[in-house]
Amino acid sequence: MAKILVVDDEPDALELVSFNLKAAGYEVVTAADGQEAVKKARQHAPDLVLLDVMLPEVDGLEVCKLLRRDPATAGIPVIMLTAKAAEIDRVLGLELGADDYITKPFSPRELMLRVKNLLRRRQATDEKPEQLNIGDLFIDVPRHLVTVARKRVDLTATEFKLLTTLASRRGRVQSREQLLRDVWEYDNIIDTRTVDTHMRRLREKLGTACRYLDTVRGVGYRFVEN
Amino acid sequence: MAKILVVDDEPDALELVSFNLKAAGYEVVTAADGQEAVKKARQHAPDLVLLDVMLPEVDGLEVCKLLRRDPATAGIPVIMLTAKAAEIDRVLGLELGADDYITKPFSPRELMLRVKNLLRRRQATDEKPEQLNIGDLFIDVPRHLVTVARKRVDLTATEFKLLTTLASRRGRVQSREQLLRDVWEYDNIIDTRTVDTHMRRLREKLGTACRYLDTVRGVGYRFVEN
DNA sequence: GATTTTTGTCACCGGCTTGTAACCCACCCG
DNA sequence: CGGGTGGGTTACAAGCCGGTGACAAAAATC
Repeated sequence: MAKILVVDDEPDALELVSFNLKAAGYEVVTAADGQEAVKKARQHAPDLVLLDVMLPEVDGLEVCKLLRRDPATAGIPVIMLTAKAAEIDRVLGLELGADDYITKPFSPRELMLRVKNLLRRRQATDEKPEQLNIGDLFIDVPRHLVTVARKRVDLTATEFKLLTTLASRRGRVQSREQLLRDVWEYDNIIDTRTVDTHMRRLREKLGTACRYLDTVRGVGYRFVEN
Repeated sequence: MAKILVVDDEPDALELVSFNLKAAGYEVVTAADGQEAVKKARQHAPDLVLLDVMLPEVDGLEVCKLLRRDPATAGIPVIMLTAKAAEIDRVLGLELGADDYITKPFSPRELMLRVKNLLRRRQATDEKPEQLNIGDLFIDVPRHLVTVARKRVDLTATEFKLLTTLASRRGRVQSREQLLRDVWEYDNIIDTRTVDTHMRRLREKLGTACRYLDTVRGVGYRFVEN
């Protein structure tokens, strides 16, 4: 599970947050002041930092700036914990680059939601694989290239997008409406049966690899799980 | 618009809050004590609960716990109304799981702000459980997958929806009419006996897991509580 | 501007899904 | 005990759904 660095100078707050995070299965690293925070961020390379704004000496805003400056920690998402609503604007300013904030006092439920959200968001954005490899099917998105058993397959733009859309959501059934939205983009007035035709062409071109494409009757289409 | 359950034993307070919420376009359901609150929360499935801490017999904290315990209401955000600042910590504790609190006396403006905030936040992160796990029965909604004792079970679209509808309301009896509305969607002119046939098919396919499906004679069907 | 490719729509067909009716059994009532 | 109600079970026909081939419009290519 994800590793989270929690920074707060109040032991009670630190304890409360740590406890909740650990209960949810996260690995937790703590720091009580700004210098320690920066050091531990480098050391442990956490997936997320929860950062109190009010810290002795080097304050949270400064820590955030320092984290952004170092290439090793620049990519780590930061959630700021702040008591004053007025600080929010500065916190979220581009210069500082925090990803989210929570005003104190906050509920553990809320905290957990934000943490989960940000982690998922991050995962979704930077884990967009450029290449997909499923059995003898190989897809290279930027090159617009598909091969089955090392033999190249020529797909049209729509077919390619349909395939990658399904493949990137492997296992999950996609309704025709959803595919129309995502592949054809913004609600076209297109017959849902059109999807069928394209699936047919796709399957035909994929040859043996068409076994990866499931039809779920009454629901939609699905790329097989594994 | 969103539906809000307001719980307070003082008629004046109840009236004041209701009036403001209604004026803002929310649908309001009220309850005057803890037991009624829990009952109405189940019945009406509100989008938010405004819960006074001080209640006769079953108090607000207890109600909150009860709401969290029932899967049907566990996801509903709760705002606690409290007179004592000292209670705040407990209210927001993980055990209780309230999402926000307002100390009495509060201004209508403040109330509306909190409500709006919480609803928007929830909407953004809205997530109903994608997977249900009951004993050896496993249901994955986006994958449209059901397994019993790790063995895959093929269900048709209607059977799948019937099962998930029942399973997501575990313990509560669903009348045939209700199932027709929720599974078959908007009031079809369909014989209620049709539900029976589908239940039969579902049970047959589920094999041993059909023990989770109860018939409540004269009322309807129910997914067993635990 | 002609040709080729791509793309959306339609009609047809086979088969699975599904709604209904009929029958029967179990339980509840007097 | 016997009638009645409610639900389980079976059978079946209608209809819906998805695969398929054909085709024309649209777009791209030359």
